[in-house]
Amino acid sequence: MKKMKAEAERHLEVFGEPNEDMLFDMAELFKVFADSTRIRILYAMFENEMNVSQICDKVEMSISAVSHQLRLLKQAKLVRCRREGRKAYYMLADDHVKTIIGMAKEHIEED
Amino acid sequence: MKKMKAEAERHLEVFGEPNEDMLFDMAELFKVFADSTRIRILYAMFENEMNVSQICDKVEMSISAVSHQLRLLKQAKLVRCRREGRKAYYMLADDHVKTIIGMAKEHIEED
DNA sequence: TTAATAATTGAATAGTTGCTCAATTTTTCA
DNA sequence: TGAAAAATTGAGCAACTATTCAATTATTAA
Repeated sequence: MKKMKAEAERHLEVFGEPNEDMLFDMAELFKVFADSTRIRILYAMFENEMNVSQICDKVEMSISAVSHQLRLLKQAKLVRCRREGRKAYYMLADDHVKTIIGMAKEHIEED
Repeated sequence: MKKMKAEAERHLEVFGEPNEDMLFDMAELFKVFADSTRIRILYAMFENEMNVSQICDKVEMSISAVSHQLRLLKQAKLVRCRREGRKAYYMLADDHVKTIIGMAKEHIEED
């Protein structure tokens, strides 16, 4: 009984209910993932960094549309960008991107 | 060199670029997480199953609003529901919910 | 059956978002 | 300098979404 309670409390520590700000930030983060265009853009960077034109070719969208989405992805710190001459190379910011996308894919696949 | 290529391919196998349907489904799944109300509703069920009124009390929203959101969560198979008399008890469908939310929380916290 | 409780559903509205188009910035090269 | 390439930015429109309100269904108790 006591053991169960301690277990529950440890669990609560890891997954404790976040405050309003955190909930808002989490929703904002998921909004960035909540568009198939942006997911395709992220996948374009899974293996190598890519400049904007390369991404456009891969996802078959206009430069403007891709650039707008890249701005959102950068704001969410899901990608970062390196400039080389007049080209801007984008890459994934960290491993969370792949992990979160991987979890979603798993959830969908196991049905 | 060969080793690197094999490594890259194995990686590609796990995180291979999904087709349009999968991308669409992934975006749809993230849309369900992309609302702080729904995240709060999910957190309400983190420890125990809850009926609709209990969830309403916890998240301080109308029964109608909560019921609408529960329908979306159920469609996305993030929650499932058990009926007992005139009450409907909702619970998390599987561990992906906690994992995906946990990853998002981590991403936000490490800044 | 009737009344009450629990929850679901449909319609309407206010707010949000993704794309296009046009204009602009930044950098390179002739 | 001027022109071209690469990318960013702002405005506007069409499509989508979260909530509210009202009506409805389902179950229990009197």
